[in-house]
Amino acid sequence: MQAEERQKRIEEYLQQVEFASLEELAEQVEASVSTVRRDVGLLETGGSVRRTHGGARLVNPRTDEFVFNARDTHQLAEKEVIGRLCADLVLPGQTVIIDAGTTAFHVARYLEPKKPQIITNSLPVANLFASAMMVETIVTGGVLYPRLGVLVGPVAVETLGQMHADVAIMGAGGITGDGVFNSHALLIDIQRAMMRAARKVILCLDHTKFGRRTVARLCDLAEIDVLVTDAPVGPEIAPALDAAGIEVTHPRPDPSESPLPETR
Amino acid sequence: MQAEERQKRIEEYLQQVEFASLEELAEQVEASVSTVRRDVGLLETGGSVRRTHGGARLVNPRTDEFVFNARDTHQLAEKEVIGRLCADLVLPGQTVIIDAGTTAFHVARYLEPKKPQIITNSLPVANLFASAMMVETIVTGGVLYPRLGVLVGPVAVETLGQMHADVAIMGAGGITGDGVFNSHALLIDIQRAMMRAARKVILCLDHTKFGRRTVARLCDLAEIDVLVTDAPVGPEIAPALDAAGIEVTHPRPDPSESPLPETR
DNA sequence: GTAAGTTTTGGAAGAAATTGCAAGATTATT
DNA sequence: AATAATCTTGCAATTTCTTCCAAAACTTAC
Repeated sequence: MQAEERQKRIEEYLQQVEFASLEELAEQVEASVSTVRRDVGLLETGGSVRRTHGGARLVNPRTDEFVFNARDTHQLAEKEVIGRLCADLVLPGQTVIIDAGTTAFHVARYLEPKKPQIITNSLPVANLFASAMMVETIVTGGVLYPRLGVLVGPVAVETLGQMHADVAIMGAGGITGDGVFNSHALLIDIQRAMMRAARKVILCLDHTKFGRRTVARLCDLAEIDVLVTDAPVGPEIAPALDAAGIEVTHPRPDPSESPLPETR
Repeated sequence: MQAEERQKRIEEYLQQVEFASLEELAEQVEASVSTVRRDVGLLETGGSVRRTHGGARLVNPRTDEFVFNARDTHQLAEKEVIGRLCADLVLPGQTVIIDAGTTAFHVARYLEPKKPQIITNSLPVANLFASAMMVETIVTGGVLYPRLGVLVGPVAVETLGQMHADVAIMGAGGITGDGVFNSHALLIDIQRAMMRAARKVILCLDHTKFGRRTVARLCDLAEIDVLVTDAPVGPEIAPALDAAGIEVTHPRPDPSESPLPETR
């Protein structure tokens, strides 16, 4: 392979992973570590890449990761668990509506192998699938709500009104015996449209949301088909869930940590 | 085979693969490595190809205007210049339609101080404004085209049909006296809808697009109001632009910078 | 049609560059 | 401080480049 081609491939690979060890790069471009080291040195002179001990890193790391990552850190582990669990409920090739919000986002991360058709109003979710060739993604239009990366407004609701899906994967701010709640009133219309458009509604909530009631009421418990969560539900809402006929899914309390495939 | 035909075939082959070893080229054109080496040397004088150790590379690799390779775009410096220049043409508070594509993206980067209202079908552009509180961003719905991060399809066209804007900032794959061209046929409908929805159409093109014609024809020159570019237009299209009444904007040639910025 | 002159082509020998490796120096980790 | 990993430097092997030359192809003149 030509030196310039090799260098370009190194740069391209780094744009995907942001950081890589020399050994990793050497394997990628099928050259020795020495050669890669020299190449990275040249690229560094060019300014696009910076050398580090044992590897190289992109100077301008991709900025496309999302704002809400800060908020994302809350209950991260729980949301990962919920994400895996909920993705298991989706059958290959199904049409899936994905709500905005961090919990639904983590479900989306595990959805790619199912080759689903995605409908979403969440920019982060759309970004997730922007490079996935096997997933058809439909984005609702709408006004972009700053910080959250959610598309809102009548256009979004209208677009969803024309869609039909197998499953809607929803997040929420809280749940009590009286219903499901969300903290952003202006998302309510859209979430209701999502639930109307789907045959089956899956609500994903971590255990901290149990018994919590926030400003805006989203829907009755009866409209939820499945609740996916990370811990067994407490006695304060379990009867209400039962009465509403909601199927509850949570990881079996196995102390030996079921060894599911890791994040990437 | 004629020498000229051989050189043309070498160039065409490089258009496809971007890099090739001399041996590879020799096999392609059925000539000896020595001859190919000489040919590549001549092509290098012509400027379209550059010699490398052991091979050759295309100087202007198929600059697919719409593929976002994360951060790195071809003619980055030129596009930054165009971005600044074009953003100056937007008045504070105007409603601006922004095309997908890398050039329009760079315009968007300079638009935030104008506190505009943005309408776009480009995910990268939407991401850009996702955290900007002072910019109202409307995203058209549509099917997400992988790799390009563009929303396409009837939903996108329909949404744009209901919008009205002061300015449309468009990119394209090429321009000749016969009109404006784009490399992706499926974007044409949307771009036309954008141009219909806007009172004023600004086309942003770097100089490498002059005289270039790609698969799909977007529109007549007459439909363009302003052309923003990075270098004076050559005599091959200047008369046509004049005849179409297009106002051309480019940075005034700074005499302190006679040597053109190098390839990268 | 042939002969002389010019250009182009393919190849060879020495020069130059690239590559991969190893030994000693440097940096990170425990 | 000790150990492991990585970096620098120098070097040999390989590949590629330059330059030159002879053969082939093409032009031009007769």
